Amino acid sequence: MSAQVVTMQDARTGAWSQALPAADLSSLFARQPVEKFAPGQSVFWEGDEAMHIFEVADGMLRALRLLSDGRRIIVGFLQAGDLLGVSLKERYLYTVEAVSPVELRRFPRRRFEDEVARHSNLQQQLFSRLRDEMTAAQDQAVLLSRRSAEAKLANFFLMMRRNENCKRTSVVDLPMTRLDIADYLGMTIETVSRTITKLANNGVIAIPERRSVTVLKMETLRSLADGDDSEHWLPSPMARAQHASASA
Amino acid sequence: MSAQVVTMQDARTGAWSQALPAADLSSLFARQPVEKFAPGQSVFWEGDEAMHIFEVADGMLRALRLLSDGRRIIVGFLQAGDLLGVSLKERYLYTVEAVSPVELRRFPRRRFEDEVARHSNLQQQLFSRLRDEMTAAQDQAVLLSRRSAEAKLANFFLMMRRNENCKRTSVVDLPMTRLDIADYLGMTIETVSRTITKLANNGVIAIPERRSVTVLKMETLRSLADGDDSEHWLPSPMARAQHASASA
DNA sequence: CGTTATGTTGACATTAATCAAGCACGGTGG
DNA sequence: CCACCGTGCTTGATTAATGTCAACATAACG
Repeated sequence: MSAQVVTMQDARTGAWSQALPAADLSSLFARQPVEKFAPGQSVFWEGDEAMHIFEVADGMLRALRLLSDGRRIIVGFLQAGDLLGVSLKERYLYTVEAVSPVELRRFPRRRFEDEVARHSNLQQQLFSRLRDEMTAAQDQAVLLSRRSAEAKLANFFLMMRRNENCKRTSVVDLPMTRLDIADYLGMTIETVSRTITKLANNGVIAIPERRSVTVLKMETLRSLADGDDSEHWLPSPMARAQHASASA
Repeated sequence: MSAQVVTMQDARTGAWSQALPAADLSSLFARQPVEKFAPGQSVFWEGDEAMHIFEVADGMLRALRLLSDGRRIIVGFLQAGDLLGVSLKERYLYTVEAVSPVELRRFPRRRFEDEVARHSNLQQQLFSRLRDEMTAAQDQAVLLSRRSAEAKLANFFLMMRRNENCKRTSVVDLPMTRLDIADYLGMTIETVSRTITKLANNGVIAIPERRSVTVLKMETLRSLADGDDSEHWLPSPMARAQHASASA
């Protein structure tokens, strides 16, 4: 619980007293009130002045960018434990919207930066988060690079499974719509639908509900995802344990 | 080696002694010997233990990842002023090879981290670099997302032009091969070649040499790149300038 | 020079986008 | 409770774009 209390003084830099929990980044958010967002609701918009950092307490969100021709590109999905807005530079780089009902905690950006600057352990964690976000962005680029629809979706399922709280179940939750998946993988909803159907027909997966799939043949799925970036995660299982969960 | 803390005043006047002053990131590298790499030569490999951080003094490099099916994905091109290895986590995330003749300066990673931890201004700069790398990775994802070959190449030329030191010239240098471009844009060399030819036939560009193009109709090129992420790049030239000088 | 990398062009095959129709589920109101 | 409707999803037919295979051209290099 909140054993230690941070007394926040004047907004001037270096004004507050000791009393720093700061065991980790999450503790900064722990005392902030929870805000709720309904599916479809926006947390902030691309180009907005970045006033706050958010921590996802529950639910799933999508981060997206709109192109001038109206197309929508989803650059990531965010889940409990992820931070929103760490990669900002004055303005948010993307719009964030709730996919499922979401609970967030908000922290003022300036205070966040002050706290981080003050505590080297927080810095370490923030760097680590940024690096994770970086690799996630790069992994998406790899995923989008000239791969078949089948390979993309196989990859996507494996990715979503990794995000499940580290459990080994073969059920993959998909709170997002087919359109979200399509805009994330750079294809159309029709192709997403057809490919999922095909995987189901081949017995690789089953589709008990619309918003979830069950992996029946994990090894087949892995081989379909072939040329996967998963080999980058294998050598460092310890790196992941340091964080609550994977980033966007 | 223990770094000595130097007052900012001294550092900014440029009148520092032998002790590493660390006014900005580049100054860490300034006293390191220059290492040369011939085209095609590797600086380090994906998965290597990350022992050093590098600063590019001259030339162009490509950062790439190899997929298990043998395909090659170029995740970025690096030029003078860029850092190599900042986004590492114990091991390098990608292989880096020289495209043109390259000059680098090397700095031990441990000492680099010590220095950064010691100086908050260096931290700021490092965060800024990471964020830039982040947005670049995300921009690549946007670029790869379901865009026509024409749009991808138009974007690529604009991107490469931005990197040129003086951006008013319409000549775009392309030190890399067509295969490099193809592996960066997620298409085949044939399509790259055909599309470039098409742009030349339409009078949008001219191809005086194999490794450079001249933009004849800038506005047409921009509109072809339409739905572009260019609006996100606009602040970028300033970000580069910020790195050069640590002034806020 | 002759040999090899690199780049261009052509013919053809294949994938995924587009256009179009219909289905399934959930919510709403009668 | 059921008819209705809208949204999200699936499926089919067709087309356009790009990948593939192959031949050739040009530049680079010893």
